[in-house]
Amino acid sequence: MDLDERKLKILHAIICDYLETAEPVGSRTISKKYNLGVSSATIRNDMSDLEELGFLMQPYTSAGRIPSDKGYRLYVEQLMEYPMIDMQQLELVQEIIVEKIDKMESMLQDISKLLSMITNYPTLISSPQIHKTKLKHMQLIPLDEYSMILITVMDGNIVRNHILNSTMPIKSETLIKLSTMLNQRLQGLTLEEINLPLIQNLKQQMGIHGILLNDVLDAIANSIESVDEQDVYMSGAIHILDFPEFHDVFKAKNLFHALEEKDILITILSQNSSKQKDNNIQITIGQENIAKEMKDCSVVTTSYKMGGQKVGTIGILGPTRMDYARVVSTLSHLVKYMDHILRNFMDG
Amino acid sequence: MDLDERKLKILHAIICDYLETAEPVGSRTISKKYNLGVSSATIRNDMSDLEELGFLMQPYTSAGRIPSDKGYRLYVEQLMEYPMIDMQQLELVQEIIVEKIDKMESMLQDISKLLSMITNYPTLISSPQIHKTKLKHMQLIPLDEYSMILITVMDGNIVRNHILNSTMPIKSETLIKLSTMLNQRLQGLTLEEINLPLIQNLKQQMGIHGILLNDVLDAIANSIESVDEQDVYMSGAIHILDFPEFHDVFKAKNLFHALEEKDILITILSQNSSKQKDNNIQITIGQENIAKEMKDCSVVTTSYKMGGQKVGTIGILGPTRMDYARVVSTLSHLVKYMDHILRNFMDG
DNA sequence: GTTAGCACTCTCAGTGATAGAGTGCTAACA
DNA sequence: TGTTAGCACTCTATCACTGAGAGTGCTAAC
Repeated sequence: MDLDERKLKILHAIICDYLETAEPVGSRTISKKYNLGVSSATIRNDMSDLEELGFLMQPYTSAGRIPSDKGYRLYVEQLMEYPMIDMQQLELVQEIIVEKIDKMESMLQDISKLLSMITNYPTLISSPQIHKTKLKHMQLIPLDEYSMILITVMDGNIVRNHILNSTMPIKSETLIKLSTMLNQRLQGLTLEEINLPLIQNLKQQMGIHGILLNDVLDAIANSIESVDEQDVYMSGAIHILDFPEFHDVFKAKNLFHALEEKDILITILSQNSSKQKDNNIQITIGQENIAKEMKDCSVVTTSYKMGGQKVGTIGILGPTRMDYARVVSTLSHLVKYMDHILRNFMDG
Repeated sequence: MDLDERKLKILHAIICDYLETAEPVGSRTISKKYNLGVSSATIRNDMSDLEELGFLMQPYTSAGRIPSDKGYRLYVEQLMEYPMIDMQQLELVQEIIVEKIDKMESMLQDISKLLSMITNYPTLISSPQIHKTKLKHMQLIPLDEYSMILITVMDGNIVRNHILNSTMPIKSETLIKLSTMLNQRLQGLTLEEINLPLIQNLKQQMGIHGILLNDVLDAIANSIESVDEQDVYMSGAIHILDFPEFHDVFKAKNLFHALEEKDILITILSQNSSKQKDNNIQITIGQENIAKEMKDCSVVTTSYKMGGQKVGTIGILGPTRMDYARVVSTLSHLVKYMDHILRNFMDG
């Protein structure tokens, strides 16, 4: 018993129908709606085979069939055809990026909102991991005698600020000198390269000044670490309630809860499914998900770039019955487009 | 027909029971569970009167009664008794504030999360309106020849940064001078006071420099306006699904949708209900809400202070059947506590 | 290998029938 | 005059039952 051409066609038809209707698909439906040139009885036999091979499931005796995770896997790898998508909506990304170029968080939030609006699925975006980004500028601004703000500007104009406290009073001229010195020593280094030993080294070289500024330098070391903390932005959780598979309030609540937990979101975005599609897009289906709350869901993920380097991940989440083809199309177009605009802005 | 002592007691009992069970309350339930010393028949007569007066409603003939908006209004104003609340959970606020003192947004998000966790209701917090806050420090940091970052520090150490662009190349020494000048002129003024005419005036006084820095000064004027943009943080929308009154997926979706719209959230927080309780807490019940999506909900709001001035609003949202007493207690304790901690931190 | 036909299975929607909760009214009582 | 017991009435929710419909698997014929 093998997967001949016709069985594949039948599987494809069943999946297409199920994606639309969310109802188990029967042999007669296939023979009527999809012109396969064979009778429903033949389709029935093939469906029985496909079930035995694990590509289909039957919710109860004498119901139609629904695709299994394995069925979807075959579908996304061999069968699905990418539809044309409406680029007009996607082009709004340009506006978002231009408008929010100096507010990375807000930009990512808006992109994830747009994406969930276009796809009607919940969308996740992780903030740029910038430990491989170079330091562009550092500046200390005095607040009062004992506290100051450390401004950190990274390549790609990612700006962070931290409030630092010192146990000793510090003159503003000292801060200016320290700023200059920090820039001389650290500019052009990546966050990975700016570590504790380097800061300790700096302290020693400064001699008496280093001791006076002990607190400040420690605080700076701390701040640099926290610059790289990862955030995840999620939008469109509400769409969960649109899927018939989550009309059970208990199920919906479970998933909602998961989507409010940052750790789970990070797990979802960072897991690697066995195979990766050529266009840099990964699909994780149902039980393949690590997070237990996601076992009935699928995720389509891809990475986005800044300065030529992959810095973050975008994921679109849905029931296993999600419209993979359209989501993959939308996502890959979006990322190409984003890459294009961001490159113009950041490096130019 | 007036509201004598017994009628009030019966209303109180009905509301208490309904808050617990979410089921229409019958006369026998009241006479059995609450010891009013009269028979169910008497209660029945009084309930009929209370319905005629508009404090109760009957979902259908020969069902029990449920409170009307007017009934709840009477309850929150005269009848409810504040319970003791668990201060231990509230004390986590201190940790949040200490940890996030230099990241206002993150702090407010965490507080709203905590509050929704404690109360099991969705929670809103508006970001500080800082147009009445004084400017503490301004600094321009060069990024490259044509662009720079404007750092704005307000009283209470609220920090904002904006990326500005100029059409002409600008030397970094010029920026330092400009920073000094801006500080001399603007420090200590509130955002309200720093308006376009003032900036124009500045340009003129600077003569040839003013023309060169035309772009920059315009950009600064723009930025100052946008510093005051209001944000609202919302947490715990998921709790909606816990309320039996939103077990209807369509209703739940409607409310969810509303909670994702910033404009609606601002409306919810800024509306004024007719009466304000003495402890600075406002309650808006059902139809009293302006936003149409909220007509089946109630909101308990209060304001929080920074530097002795009211700068933002916190709101807790629930079905009209919400546990007003506990929510009011929790909220008023939280705000007192926050005020205490924030005062120590910001002004000290 | 394919197909028509048929018996069988299971769900779903509709239909009474029934129990139960609650009311309103009346008449009796303190 | 206010309170109460009793009773008829109303409305809902639940359960069992039924028939229609969708779909399957098997068999026998092509």
